[in-house]
Amino acid sequence: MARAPRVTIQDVAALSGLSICTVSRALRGLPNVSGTAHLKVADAATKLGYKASSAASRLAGGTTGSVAIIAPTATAWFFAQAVEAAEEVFADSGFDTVLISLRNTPSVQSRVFSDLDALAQRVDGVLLLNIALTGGEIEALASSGLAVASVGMHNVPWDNVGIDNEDAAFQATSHLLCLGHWDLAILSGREPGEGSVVTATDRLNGFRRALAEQHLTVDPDLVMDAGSSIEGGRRAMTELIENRRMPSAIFAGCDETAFGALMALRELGLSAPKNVSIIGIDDHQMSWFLGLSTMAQPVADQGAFAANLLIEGLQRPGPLSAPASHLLDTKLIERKSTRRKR
Amino acid sequence: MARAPRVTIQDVAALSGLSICTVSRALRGLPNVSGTAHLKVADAATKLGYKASSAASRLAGGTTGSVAIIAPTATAWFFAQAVEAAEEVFADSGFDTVLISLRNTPSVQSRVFSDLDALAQRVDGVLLLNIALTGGEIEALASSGLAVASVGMHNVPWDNVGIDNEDAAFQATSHLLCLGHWDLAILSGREPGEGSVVTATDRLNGFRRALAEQHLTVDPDLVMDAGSSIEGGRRAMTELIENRRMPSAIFAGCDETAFGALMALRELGLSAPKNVSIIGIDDHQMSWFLGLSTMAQPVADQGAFAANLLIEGLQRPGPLSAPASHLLDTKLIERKSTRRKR
DNA sequence: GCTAAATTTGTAAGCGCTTACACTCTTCTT
DNA sequence: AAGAAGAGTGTAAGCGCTTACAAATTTAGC
Repeated sequence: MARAPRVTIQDVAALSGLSICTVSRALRGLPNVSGTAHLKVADAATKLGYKASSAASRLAGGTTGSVAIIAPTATAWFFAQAVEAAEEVFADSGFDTVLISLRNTPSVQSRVFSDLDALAQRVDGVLLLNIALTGGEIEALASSGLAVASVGMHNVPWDNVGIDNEDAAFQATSHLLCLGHWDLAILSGREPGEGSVVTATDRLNGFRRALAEQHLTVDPDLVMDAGSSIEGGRRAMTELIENRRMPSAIFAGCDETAFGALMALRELGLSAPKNVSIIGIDDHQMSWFLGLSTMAQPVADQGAFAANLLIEGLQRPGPLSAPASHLLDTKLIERKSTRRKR
Repeated sequence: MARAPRVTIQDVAALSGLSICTVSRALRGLPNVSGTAHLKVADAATKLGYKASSAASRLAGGTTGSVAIIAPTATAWFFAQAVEAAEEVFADSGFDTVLISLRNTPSVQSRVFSDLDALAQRVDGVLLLNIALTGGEIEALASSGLAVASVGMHNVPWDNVGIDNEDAAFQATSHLLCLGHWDLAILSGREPGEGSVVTATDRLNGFRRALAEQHLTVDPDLVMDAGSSIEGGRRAMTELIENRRMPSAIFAGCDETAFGALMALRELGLSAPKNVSIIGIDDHQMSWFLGLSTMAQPVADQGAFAANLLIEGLQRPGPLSAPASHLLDTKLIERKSTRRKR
């Protein structure tokens, strides 16, 4: 019951027989600390289980030892995977991971990004997962003093890792085209009220380009905003069939959307590939089971990679070097939800 | 780039003509502040755009303003749902959420729980999700000074919310029994190398009790450790069919395990309910789609409820009141993966 | 060997806030 | 109408850390 009294830098100083100042420097690996002092401090610190108070450290001008992961939602498959992978990297580097879910709610997003100073008091860096930022938000972030890295973003002044979404969509669409389908629908983009997702635009562009290369035009009636959730896919698909028309094949912006679409089909007594061919992006764990053709992307790798970039940025002092964008490979996986048009 | 100099409580005090102490109290709605003072402070604060430094107030107040969520893994459906719901509650109460994933790895778990003092320095409370704790860990946690609440745990000296796992398993198994199946297998328990999951035991017990009530015995060959992942379910099901024998019906410890089992069936050219009936627990989003019968449980509610309990415990001063256990309802959902034995 | 320079260590002053405690005014008592 | 009780406010001492700057120590230079 007795609350363990906080172990302070004082305790470490006392145990090691040095001043708190020296301890502070030793712990942070600053120069001008003798080897013996360094050892004594390290010893005492581990013996006491000392970890600096992030509040005190930050207040005095230091770092907090934690980073934030900001995700549009924590429940979607992609984000859960990426978050877990990134958290592992952070934990192994001694950082605490603060999770911030935007809950697919624009108002939450603007609240978070309008108060970046407050965030900067609690974390040293931020890992952004597929957040569609306004110009103002990007600027605010860049000048917040926070280290930043991201997954799945574009034209941002910090390191990013992702896949070539435009190309992945192009490949997926081309697959449909190759199978003889030319009357294509796309289930992508954001749902009304949902925060926008940055990858959606790219995927739509890839879809358009694939069609354009075949001199086909995109029927606006077949472009559906479906978000990237099962529910969104289901809703969009139902709407498509009931109020627009059935295409020959469908490109779904992600596998979960495709799942929703498959559900909608089933509800209407239809199925893929019998009534329509369908392909997604992700290679979700369930996709094999459902026989969903898809463009596979490495999700955990993206999260871990970006997390490592963030940590590097945190450790590298001075102004940021030129931001780099790393693209990981995708791969077409043909399954039975797509087949040649007859 | 030039960061605006921080507006401090001093500035507000100066502008309002009051002392920083009064300002501090007024801003936090403490008693003993006159109406006029309150107004003057509020005025000055908005005029200056003052935002308290969380680092400073945390340091001075002795709290960290954050809570940790500890989950066996962040990727499983159940945990992703619960984490998101809890995070929302915490965020709305002004707490930062530190995510700690045990990655289904015992060594990570023991590392985390052996260093509770360090954890206590960084967060005010901990929300445990289905963690199987040793007696020592429970004790350490109880005397760490941390506020604690949990989801899906048993006999713990803090507030817990969950479902009646034994009963849910009993209901699910009874459903199978009612359909005339008497040769039942269970896919539950933990996979080798995985951290144990506390609910697994209860579910196994419920399964046993249901059989016992019908004077049936449990065939040890049909009790499989499957963990609670898709992969685990798949592996266990394959093992069951290939090296043991095919039962008449299967109770899967959770829906994801059931999905895995369904996959394994398909790989072998079999399917449910044709070759075997199968029921899970959860009512995962995909279960409807796959026609999986299941015992539905409210997941987000459990996370949110427990999060609220934790916050209450954080705010209620003094020693903890008697720990309460709250059980939420489950409901049988019959779908087509289960049918009457012929 | 003795001073100048470099290296290591300690002192003390905050960072911006909370909070005992002391102090001033108002209100009630009787 | 004098003293007790209470309300409102201010003073000052930290919270645990970083960081000039000063002090002490070692090393180098000639």
